[in-house]
Amino acid sequence: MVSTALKPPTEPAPKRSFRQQMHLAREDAIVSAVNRLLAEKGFESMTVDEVAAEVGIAKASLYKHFPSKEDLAAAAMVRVMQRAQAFLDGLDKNRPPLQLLREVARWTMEVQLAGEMPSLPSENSSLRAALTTNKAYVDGLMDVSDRLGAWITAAQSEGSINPDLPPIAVLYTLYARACDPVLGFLKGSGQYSNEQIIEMVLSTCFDGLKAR
Amino acid sequence: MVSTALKPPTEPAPKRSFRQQMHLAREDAIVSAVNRLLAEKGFESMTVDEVAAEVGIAKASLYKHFPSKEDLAAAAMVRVMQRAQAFLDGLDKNRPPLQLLREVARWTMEVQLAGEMPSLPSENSSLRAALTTNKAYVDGLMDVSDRLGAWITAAQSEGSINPDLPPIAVLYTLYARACDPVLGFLKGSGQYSNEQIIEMVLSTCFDGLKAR
DNA sequence: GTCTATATGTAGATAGAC
DNA sequence: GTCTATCTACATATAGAC
Repeated sequence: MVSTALKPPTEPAPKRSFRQQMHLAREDAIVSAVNRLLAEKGFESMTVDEVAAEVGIAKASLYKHFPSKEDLAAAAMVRVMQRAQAFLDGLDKNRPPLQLLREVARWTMEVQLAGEMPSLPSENSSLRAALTTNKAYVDGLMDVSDRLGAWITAAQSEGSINPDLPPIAVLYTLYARACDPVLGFLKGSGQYSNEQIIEMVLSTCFDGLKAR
Repeated sequence: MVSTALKPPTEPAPKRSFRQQMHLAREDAIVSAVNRLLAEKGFESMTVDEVAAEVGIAKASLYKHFPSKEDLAAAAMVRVMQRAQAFLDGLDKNRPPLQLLREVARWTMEVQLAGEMPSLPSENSSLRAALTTNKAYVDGLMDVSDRLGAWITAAQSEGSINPDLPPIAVLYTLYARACDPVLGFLKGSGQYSNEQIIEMVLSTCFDGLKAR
C-alpha cells in the first residue's frame, strides 16, 4: 500500500519507545518515593503532598499517573512483591529447603533495614481493600505463598522444620518477621550493626529464645 | 470555730467522694473505648468523634477530661502498662524465670486476641512524642523492662534462655510478640481457637521454627 | 461538665490554563 | 502531562449557652 510511504522512514518506533520509557521512569521514581514513605510512616501517615514533594512534581501530576492514594500505595506494594518474586527466582533450588527459607527471611530483613519494606496494612485500612482487589498483588502474593509453602512442607517432611506447626503458621510467621519491629528497636539502640541485628532476629525466629 | 456549724452535718465527704467516683468512672469508660479503638484501628485512624460516639457523650465533653487526642491515647497506653504491672505482681516469683517469661508472653497474646492491645506507635507518630514525655508511661515501661530483664538474665544464667542473645534483644522480642500480627492472621483464617493460636505463637517464639 | 455549633487546619482530589 | 489554584470533606479543637 502506498499510504505506508507517508510514515517517516527513520526511527518511528524508537521515538514512541523513548517517551514510554520516560513515562515509566517517572512512574518508577514515584513508586520508589511511595515505597520509602510507606516504609517510614505507614499508609495513613503518608500524605500525597509528601510524595509529590519528594518526587519533585506537582500533586496534580501524580493524579495523572495514579487515580488515588490507594492506587499509589498498591503500586508500591506490587513492586515489593515483584522484587520478592525476583529474589525467589534467583535462589538455588538444590539447596535444602530450610536454608532457602532462612535466605528469604534474611532478604526481607535486609529490605526492612534499608527502609524499603512497607508495613502490613491494618485490617480495616482502605489500602487493605484496594490490595484485595488488585490482581497483580493478589497473584504475586499467592505465587510467593505457594513457593514458600512448598519449601515449608518439604522442610517439615525432612524434619528440619517443626512438623507440629501448621504450614500456614510458619508462612505467616515469615511474613510477620519481614516487618518485625524488633529490627527497628535494635537499630535504634545504636549498639549493633545491621548484620548483627539480622543474625539475632534470624536466630530468635528459627532457633527460638530457649537454649538448644 | 462557730463557722463550722454552717456545714451540713450529714455526709459531706461521701458526697464529694461520690462525685469523684463518677468522674473516675466516666474517665475509665473513655479510656476503655480509646483502648479498644487503638487496638482495632491504630492511633492515626482512630478519630475523636468515634471515641465520643462509643462513650455516648459529646466530643467537647471529651476535651474537658483530656486536653488532646495524644493525651487520650497516652492515658490508654498508661492503663495497659498498669495492667501489665498488675499481672507481673500476681505471678509466683518462685517459678523458674523461663516459665515466668512464657506466662508474660501468653498474657500479652491473650490481651491482643481480646482486642485490647494497642499496637506500637510508629517512630514518627505524634503519639510517640507524647508518650516519651509521659512520666507515668515511661516509669511503667522502665519498671516492666527491669523486671523482665532480671528474669531474662536469670534464665540465661541457668541455661534455659539462649545466652548468646543480648538480653535487650530478648526483651524487645517479647514486646514485639505482644503485637505480633501472626495472631490476627491465624485468627482470620478461622481454622484455630484462641488457645491453639497462642500455643503456636508461643512455640515459634520460644522454641523457634526449626525442629528440636 | 454537658451540650450544640463553629472555628481552624489539612488531607485527598479536581479544574482549567498551558 | 505539568502546573497553580481551588474544591470538598473531615478531623482536631474551641466557644459559649445551660
